[in-house]
Amino acid sequence: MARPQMNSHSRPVTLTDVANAAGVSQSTASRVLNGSDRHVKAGLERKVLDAAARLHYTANVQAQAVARGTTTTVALLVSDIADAYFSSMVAAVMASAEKPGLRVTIAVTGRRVEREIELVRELRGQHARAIVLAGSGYVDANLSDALVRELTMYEEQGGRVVLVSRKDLPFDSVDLDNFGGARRLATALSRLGYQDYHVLGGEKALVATQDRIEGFKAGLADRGITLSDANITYSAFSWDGGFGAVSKLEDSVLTTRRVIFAVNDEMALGAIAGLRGRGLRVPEDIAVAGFDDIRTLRDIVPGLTTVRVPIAEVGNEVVSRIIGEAPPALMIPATVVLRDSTPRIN
Amino acid sequence: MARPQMNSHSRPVTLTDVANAAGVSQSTASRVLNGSDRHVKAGLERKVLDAAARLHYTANVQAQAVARGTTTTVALLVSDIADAYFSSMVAAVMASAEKPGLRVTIAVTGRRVEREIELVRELRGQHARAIVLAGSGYVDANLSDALVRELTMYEEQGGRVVLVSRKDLPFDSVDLDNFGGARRLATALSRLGYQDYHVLGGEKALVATQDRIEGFKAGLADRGITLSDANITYSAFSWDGGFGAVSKLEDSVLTTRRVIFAVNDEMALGAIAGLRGRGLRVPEDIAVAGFDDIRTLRDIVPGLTTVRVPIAEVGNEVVSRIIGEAPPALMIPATVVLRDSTPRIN
DNA sequence: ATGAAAGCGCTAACAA
DNA sequence: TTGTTAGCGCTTTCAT
Repeated sequence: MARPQMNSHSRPVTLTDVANAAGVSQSTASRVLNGSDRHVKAGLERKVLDAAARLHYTANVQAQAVARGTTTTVALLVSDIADAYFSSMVAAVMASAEKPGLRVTIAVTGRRVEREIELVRELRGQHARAIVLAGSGYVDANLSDALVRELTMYEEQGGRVVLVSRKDLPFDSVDLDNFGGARRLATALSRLGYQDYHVLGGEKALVATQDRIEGFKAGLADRGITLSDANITYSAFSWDGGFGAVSKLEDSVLTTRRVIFAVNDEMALGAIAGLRGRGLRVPEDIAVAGFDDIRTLRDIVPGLTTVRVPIAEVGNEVVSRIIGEAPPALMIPATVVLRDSTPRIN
Repeated sequence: MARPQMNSHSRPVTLTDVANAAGVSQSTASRVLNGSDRHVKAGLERKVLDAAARLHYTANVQAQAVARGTTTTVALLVSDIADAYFSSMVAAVMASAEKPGLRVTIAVTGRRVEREIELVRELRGQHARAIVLAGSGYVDANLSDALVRELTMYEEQGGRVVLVSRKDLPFDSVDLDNFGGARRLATALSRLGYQDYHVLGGEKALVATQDRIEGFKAGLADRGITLSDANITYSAFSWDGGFGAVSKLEDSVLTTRRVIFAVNDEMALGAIAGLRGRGLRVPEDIAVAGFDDIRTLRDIVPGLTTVRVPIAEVGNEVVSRIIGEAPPALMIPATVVLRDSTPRIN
């Protein structure tokens, strides 16, 4: 279908227009339309409301922001929006943000710290009410420092910073129990009879990777099992990473290991695809477990054993940390979910 | 980790601060920092740049927007961000928008037209450079009218409107060949030997649903097969919709039909889960096909037959319609992808 | 090439 | 209660 007749552009209706049309001052119009300490008499109020409706007035949010000096926008920085974990995180935060009237805008970092820094600078200029950093989280000291500097300046300007699943930076955070979850997973797998493990880590510098691996090791240690570094391989924290890692594994590894723990579900799914590509059956030939319990898993056969992170709760906690007061750091528990990808073998 | 010492808030650094520090006028500072028709001598330029760096200046985007009267923001309206189809669409549009320096903000409509209207109003006040409506698209005339009115006003203000996969409204659009894709799918299935079909539609009022069903019917008709209305059921355009629809199907339907076509992949996946819940095997007992070729499918066994929509291309086309001139309407082809969920049976 | 000054749309003292 | 008057931070004529 073609577009409608292209009228020459008309100037947007402003508050002044409404005020004039209603025969009142701009301030009065402002008070009834947007203001909070409204003490406008019913008669004028009606006039203003009518005029606004008649002219189809909408407030210019940018101008309001400039005048007020504050925004209602919270920025959510994620690594990759097409990733199931992050997209449901976005959904969760957006849902929780609706009640208190917060607008959330998404920015994608592509897992690059420099991009994160760049974005924070930009958002500082945007006077965003809060910046939520989800994902990434690198242990690289240099880059972290620059990021911390930028975030600190932002906070000094009155912005609020909330970290999700990364306690590497000195700001309020909503943490997932990466260590504990992985630890309990290891214990559970061991109880199912598994002895020989291989771990697929994400980028080595990623905090989540480290915590999950450490937790997993600890859980195995509890059961008297030692995980040697030779049985840990690192690749990208993504489907492709998992796929690639498995594809590169020696045959000898695949034949001696009985179960693979990938530090997140996306990697686990990639790994499964890679294993199948090599002619291995899951779980008959080799078992697989992941972490996160992303929504995609409901469609996977066999069901993937994983560690569930209550993402909706994360959304709530993030928002409550933005608006009101909430303890600066919170740890959200993660629970093991055993499914068919790791059957009992003893 | 606790937060850093909570310094009392400091006023953000403004352009005036930079100008003063550099000993130049605000206009000069503006010219070197943001302006375009820059004719500033190297000496002063250096001073300004230095001052800006030293003070960590970042432009206040809102103020710029107010002063300029335009934004660089494009708003993308999707039904549900946690949905794989929409989240990859978001990723695609964001990727394409980066080059021309467009910022994209996401808004979720929850598949409610009233919400769409509300959002468009809001965005009109935001002076967004463009509004992209992806998803939804209802054939309800009343609501559509209100939406069209709002969008038209927005366009008259100089905003750009781009529709994705819905030619129901009189604006520029990037269309997917829903009809043709479904038609070719029907033909392909028929060639594989299928005779008895059941179709799972999304909300009846959804344009995509209608086109895909019509196309599918047409494809069957080409092969001399008639699809009766009794063999079409409607439910939500989502996983839950597909699951629920299949769960409610009579046993008799399930035993006489040999293949189910769900109008999108999410529904198809939900349907498969529902079928399995009823003890049916896919594809041995009943075959299933979807539409979209969402990323999730790479992890599904058996592979789901579907119609692929080149989503990255959609992103490019949307953006080129926003920035430059491009034909007002474009139809992006969709291609049938046959996989194991619909094996040959003749 | 640079600066002064007006203005973008709105809010928020401050008077009245 | 309402209107007047400054700003908010930035861009952009218009002089110089």
